[in-house]
Amino acid sequence: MARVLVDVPLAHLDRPFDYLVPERMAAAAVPGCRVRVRFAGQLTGGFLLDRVAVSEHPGRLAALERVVSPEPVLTPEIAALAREVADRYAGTVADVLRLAIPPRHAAAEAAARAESTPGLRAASAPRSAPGAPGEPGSGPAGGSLPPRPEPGPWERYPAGPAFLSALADGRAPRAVWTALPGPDWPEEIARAAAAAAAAGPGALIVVPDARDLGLVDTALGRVLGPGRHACLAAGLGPAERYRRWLAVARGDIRVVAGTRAAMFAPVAGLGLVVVWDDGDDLHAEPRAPYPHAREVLALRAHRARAGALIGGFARTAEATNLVASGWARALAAPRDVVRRFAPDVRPAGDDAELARDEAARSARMPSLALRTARAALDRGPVLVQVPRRGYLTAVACERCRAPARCARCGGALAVEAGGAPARCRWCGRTDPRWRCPACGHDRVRAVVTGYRRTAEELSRAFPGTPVVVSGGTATLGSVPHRPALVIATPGAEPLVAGGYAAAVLLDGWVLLGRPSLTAAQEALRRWMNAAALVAPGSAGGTVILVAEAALPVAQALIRWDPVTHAERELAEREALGFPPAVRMAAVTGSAAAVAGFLAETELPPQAEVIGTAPAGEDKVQALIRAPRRGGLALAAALRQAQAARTARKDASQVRVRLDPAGEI
DNA sequence: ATAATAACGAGA
DNA sequence: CTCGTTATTATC
Repeated sequence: MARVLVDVPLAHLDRPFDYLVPERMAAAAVPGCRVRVRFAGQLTGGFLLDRVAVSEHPGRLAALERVVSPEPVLTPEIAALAREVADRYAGTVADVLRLAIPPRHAAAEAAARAESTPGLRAASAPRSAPGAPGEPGSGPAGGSLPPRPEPGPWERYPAGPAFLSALADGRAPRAVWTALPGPDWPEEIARAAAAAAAAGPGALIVVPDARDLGLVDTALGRVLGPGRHACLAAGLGPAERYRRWLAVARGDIRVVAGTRAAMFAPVAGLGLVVVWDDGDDLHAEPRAPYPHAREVLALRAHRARAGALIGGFARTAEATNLVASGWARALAAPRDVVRRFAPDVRPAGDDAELARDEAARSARMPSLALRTARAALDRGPVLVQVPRRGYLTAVACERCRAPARCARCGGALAVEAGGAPARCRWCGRTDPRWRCPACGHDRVRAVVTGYRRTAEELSRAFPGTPVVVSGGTATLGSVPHRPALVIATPGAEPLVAGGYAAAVLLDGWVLLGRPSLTAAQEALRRWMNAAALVAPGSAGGTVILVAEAALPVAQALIRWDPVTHAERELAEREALGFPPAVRMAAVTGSAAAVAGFLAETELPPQAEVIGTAPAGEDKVQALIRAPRRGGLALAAALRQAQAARTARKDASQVRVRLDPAGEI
């Protein structure tokens, strides 16, 4: 007999089912393999969890229809992890496995079978049971492991070398890392992975996007040597994707880097997990049960007793909470070292000066920014960070089409999508009594602005300087180190060897004005990620921030102190009762469906429905709060309510998300 | 989807 | 009371 996880989306069927194993399938039906079974009359896919001698099921058992392949794609660690993630996020194991195990590619599997010779696989260390701590210096015999790496750039952090040697000794250190600005972070991640690999175990690195993955890939190749690591990324194509994933599942490759989906990669003998830039919302999986890479990797580090390295240039409240709870230690450089590597950050300056500068007005850029950029262009490229296309629309006089400007400081007025009153792009002020200075009309209309328009305006202000644009689908990976204006949206900033000579961060209020709990944290993260690409202040690197300088978030950038800002943020959320200080759940659906769902949910003690608010097209969202300790009980209650719904074939859609990032 | 089971109602 | 039909429910 065999226990099978059947791929059905129904919450009340989220458990294994027993099947008979026909004699002719006995050899192929190994734990972890894919099977086809008849389930409620239909042929469905599933994973064979394990073989059992007796069944609890009182009725008659059906037999397996087919063993799809004897390849054990569902390892015990991933099966247990999927259960844990499903419990954590009020989802089903089947949903998690859809995220965790890539679609089978028969040709890739056959090719991999021939390639992965028995001799090679025997030489790699046996898969240790989850939780088995590696003994110091233990590992596969044969001396094929890389030597313990030098700390290299980790020397810049007081605790850096100790962190690496703890990894190399298999002591599973956990750190929340505030990376120094500059280009060294991929090297630091690679050295941490190498240190873990020196102790025998594997390492798993998750980064937000393909650009960062490319950097980590290169660094891993340099530190580990060829053929010792694999990259798992979306957009590889089904065959290549499955081929690499299989090499990992078979234990042939033990150091894995990838984007979000790689958080479930079945790395053998996990000794280190790394999450880079954990505040990036790309780390949040948009498909049910909406797991977050930081949370999943923290769970895995805990399960496998592996080391953990979670960080970026900025610091999230969530990572800060990991430090506050004692789960991880802070890993950061002292102030004098930070000052050596950070660029000079200055606020854009006084309004009065801006209004007089005609060139600044035509470039829609404050005059200090303009002067800084002009001076810096002698030394190299200058980065201009502007909010995402479509985010912001400039406005003009409805009658005479003259561009609308702020009466106070002369900055261009603009509106966000959504119909809020126009605001100044420099000082963020609204002006309800605005009148066109040219014709006296008092109404404005939107004018289309995009990259091209911004690029044109900047070209005029910087005659003879090349202007390049990066954002959206047309993202540049890097630009050469020569004078140019580089206009980019947050997250799409091209890299440049030696760093930008300067950067201008425009439209700060747009990021800060977002109606989100995480607006300030997210603004700081985006600013720091751009500013980290600029040369150090000692080499003339300067960043001009166009935002209200008195705001704590602006001060955090100016002083390059993400930790204090994140600690303050966490304290505020504790006071307000928001994540990560508490566990939050969002229940979304039609008003009737959500009300019915809440009515039949037996919330655990201390959990409370905060309220229900409209959420888009005839939908509402209810928010439920519970103490962190009660998070699992809350998820279990919500899961049970979902199970009751699916059991009675309720057609209405209700979506349950735990800790919905950035949406509250 | 489908099969087992419960519920129901008409005719003996 | 029994048989045939229809709703319900569980899904190995």
